[in-house]
Amino acid sequence: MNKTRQNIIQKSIELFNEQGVVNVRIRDIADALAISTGNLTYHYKTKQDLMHSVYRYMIKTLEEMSIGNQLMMPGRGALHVVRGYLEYITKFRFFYQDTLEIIRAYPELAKSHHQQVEQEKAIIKNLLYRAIGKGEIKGEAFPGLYDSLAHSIWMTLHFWLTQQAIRGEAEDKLEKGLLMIANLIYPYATEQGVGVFLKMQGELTH
Amino acid sequence: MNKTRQNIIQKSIELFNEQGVVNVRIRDIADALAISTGNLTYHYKTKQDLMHSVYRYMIKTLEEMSIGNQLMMPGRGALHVVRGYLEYITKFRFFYQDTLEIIRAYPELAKSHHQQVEQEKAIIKNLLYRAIGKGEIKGEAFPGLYDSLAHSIWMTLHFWLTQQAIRGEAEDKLEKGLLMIANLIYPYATEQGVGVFLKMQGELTH
DNA sequence: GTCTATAGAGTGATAGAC
DNA sequence: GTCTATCACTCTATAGAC
Repeated sequence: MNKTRQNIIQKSIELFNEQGVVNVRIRDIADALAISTGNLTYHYKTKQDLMHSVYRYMIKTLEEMSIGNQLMMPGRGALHVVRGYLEYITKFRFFYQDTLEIIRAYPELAKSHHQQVEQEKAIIKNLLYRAIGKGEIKGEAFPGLYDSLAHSIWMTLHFWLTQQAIRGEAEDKLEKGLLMIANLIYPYATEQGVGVFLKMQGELTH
Repeated sequence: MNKTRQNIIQKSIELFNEQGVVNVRIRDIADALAISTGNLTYHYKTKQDLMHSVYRYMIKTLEEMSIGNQLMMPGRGALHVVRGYLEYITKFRFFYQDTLEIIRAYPELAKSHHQQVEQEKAIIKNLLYRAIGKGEIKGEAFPGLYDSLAHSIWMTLHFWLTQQAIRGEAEDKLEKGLLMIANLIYPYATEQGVGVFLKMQGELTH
């Protein structure tokens, strides 16, 4: 991938994040890069082509974060993984804020994103079961409860920035998102786990 | 408000729900009603005018539901209020699915919606405190916990249909939303409250 | 109030020179 | 690879007849 193509992808993400995907025209991206629209459409024949490349870049970035590997790292807690996700979502917030709009306009991305979501939920469930194993949270009180909890955590992550934007809140409160997720888990903490939780809460509220 | 204006509002909501606000053109609404676009723009000079009227209708409908009054009704549980909200959201799902898009395109609606959101959250907190009073859930373990819980419940309500659409799930699972909210509250249930919860869960899973 | 016809503004995509 | 110029299309909004 040459320099121009890279620049286009980067600038697209930047503008998408600022203005939303539909409000960014091919011409805006070209102008921001001080190139012509003819040049841009030489590299990406259609806006759909561009979107697909942006999406691929997004997935590649996630893979490089290799959540899975962090998961296996001893000594790094679940909080660290969750924080990584929130940072990722912030970096590609255009996608999380406009997901529906995007998959309506580019339906080919929908299927790919469905898989993405299921993976994310699986990782969260994994983290929960590991926390049970480590004695940080209690066993599942009845079947489906931790499925439901994982779903709630996933929703909180996915819609965190969206709800901020809807409520007209500033976009700099990553810690509040973490705290909310911590609070979802808190009631399931064992006595040992409560200690971990309170320490975490102390860190988050300062 | 005459018949034509009413028809336009109703059909707009119908089409918005099906296709998303930006994908519905003035012409589509006129065609669906078998009237001319000239006629439609005679009644609503701009699309913005139309949106504002649709929004007013939406708020009016919510007021008529008078959540507040149901709240005061003895014998009708919180579950009933939550179900009412989910039904309302389903009826105006275009707004909940495209909230950001809408308030970006029609910024005057943003402020009104901010107030709306704060009211919703206040109602939820109220329900939680009433549940404490009735001995159904425990007292707040530390300050801010039930604020956080109320926020989680609000997010679940607001984004329920959005996450269904994103995940490519069918739109007929109102009970799953209720169950998820019930599960958010479950760990705070008192021994008395657990009974209520299990009964509710039984109803929801059949 | 309702219609037809069309102006006018915006935007994605293309053609052809350099 | 990059540019300028422009086509072709979509959609909102308006004008004027009935």
